[in-house]
Amino acid sequence: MNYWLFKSEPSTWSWDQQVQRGEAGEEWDGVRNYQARNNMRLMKVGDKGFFYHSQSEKAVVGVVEVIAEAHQDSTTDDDRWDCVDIRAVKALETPVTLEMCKTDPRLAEMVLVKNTRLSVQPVTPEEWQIICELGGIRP
DNA sequence: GCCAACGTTGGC
DNA sequence: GCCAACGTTGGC
Repeated sequence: MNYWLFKSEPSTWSWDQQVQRGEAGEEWDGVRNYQARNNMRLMKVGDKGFFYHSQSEKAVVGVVEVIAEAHQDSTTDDDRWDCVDIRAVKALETPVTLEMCKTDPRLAEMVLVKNTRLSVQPVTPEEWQIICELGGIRP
């Protein structure tokens, strides 16, 4: 199983909205970046991801699970753009802020820290473990 | 609100 | 195929 991180502006699509979708989950649509899309194409059902709020909050706030592999993004007819479906699994007890990630030397190599603009990115098993610990949940 | 970093587009 | 111009993202 692989781990990922999904970035969203809370004003566009928030963790609360994701939670309200429940088991049905939601398309991760609107991605118009090849690297991000390629990452989604690599995802398998059952892969886990972090849900990250950009802009004002700048923190990992929840855990999601991939429930459908890459398919056409329904918000465009352009067949270059795919997206996966994800559902909320659980919230972190404590949000893990970008600042915490930057401060922790074990997370210094995270894509979140190194490539701030990539909206869908891979997370290593080690990073997954550490952020779960910092967030107060079981991995 | 500004600006740095980065990705994309289009002219040559 | 290169590179300048431009647009967008996201942290500060």
